[in-house]
Amino acid sequence: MGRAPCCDKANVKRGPWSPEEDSKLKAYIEQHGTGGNWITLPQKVGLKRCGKSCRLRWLNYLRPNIKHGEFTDDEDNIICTLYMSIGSRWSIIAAQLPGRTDNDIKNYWNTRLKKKLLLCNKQRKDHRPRTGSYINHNKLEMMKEHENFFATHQTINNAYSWPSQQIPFSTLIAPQNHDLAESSSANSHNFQYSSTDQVYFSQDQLCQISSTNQLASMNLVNGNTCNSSVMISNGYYPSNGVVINNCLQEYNNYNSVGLDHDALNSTSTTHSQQVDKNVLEMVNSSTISTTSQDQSTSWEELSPLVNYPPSVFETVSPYYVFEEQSLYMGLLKQ
DNA sequence: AAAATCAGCAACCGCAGTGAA
DNA sequence: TTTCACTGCGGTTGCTGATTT
Repeated sequence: MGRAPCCDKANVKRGPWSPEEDSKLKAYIEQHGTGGNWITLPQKVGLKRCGKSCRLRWLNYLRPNIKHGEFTDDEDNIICTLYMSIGSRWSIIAAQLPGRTDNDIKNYWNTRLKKKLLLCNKQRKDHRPRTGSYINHNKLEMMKEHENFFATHQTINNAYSWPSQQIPFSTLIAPQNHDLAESSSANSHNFQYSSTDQVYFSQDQLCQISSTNQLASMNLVNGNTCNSSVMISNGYYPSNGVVINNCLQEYNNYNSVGLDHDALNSTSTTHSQQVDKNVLEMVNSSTISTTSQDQSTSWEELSPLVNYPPSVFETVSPYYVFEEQSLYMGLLKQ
């Protein structure tokens, strides 16, 4: 037996709202407020509409200061930055864009911004081997190494490691505010970091990913063991709240977006740094949702610019990981 | 000029979280 | 502690106008 319907479907009007309905609803709410009860609101207003429909109409269209029309480049950047970090949590993204609704942003992403990114990504791939103009020689070599490496490591049971490079391990991966702590086992670290941790690993030290079917664990190469075991491709999470899936993603995000922790911890920030700060705050304060694991767009397509999920991790070159933030941001302006 | 296809967007659906009873 | 009504959210649908064939 399914859930009881929120209203009598047979007796409510559906479809587009008429100007009369709009004005009725608007006038009522402006005068009386919603009363905290959307279900009974239509009766009070005198509308034959479902309460949910009224709520949606108000939030997405009628309420004051709603901004319609073209998105600015700044807004594009913010949406992309946030999407990279938190996925399709449109309400959180919308909260950073005054006047924009989650529905608006979702539609904009699905119909335009996503395509824009895919197109840019394709153009980059097309140009990459010939020009190499935007990356230095070392990076080209690194890319080649990575591609060779991944070309010869296609099975899921292989262990992987990144080439040696000092990186700060982004605290974005740690939604919970725990200190990096020694666990009861003398040799192991809990995979927990506080929002202020400046934890550095070399990439060699960082981790190897070993997978057995879907069960995976992250092991620090220096002998320490990450205590967290997760069902990677199904989006299960370790008990301490750290999403290993996101660890990988944020590891890559960090490198591709270039989050600057010194800047984040300083009092003066640029606009984009402020956005990053906001992302940190949001991620730190929000609960982990499984929905962010379940993107409608394949990660393979967007991964070079966004994240890649562990389920495809072994098949995706980390090539883009080492590109500059400015390149990514610049794409949006093309 | 008509039909087919595409793109954008408003609205709906159903699930999950929350809080009151 | 359990149940249930309500809200909020993300995914999906379907309508409409624009563009292409």
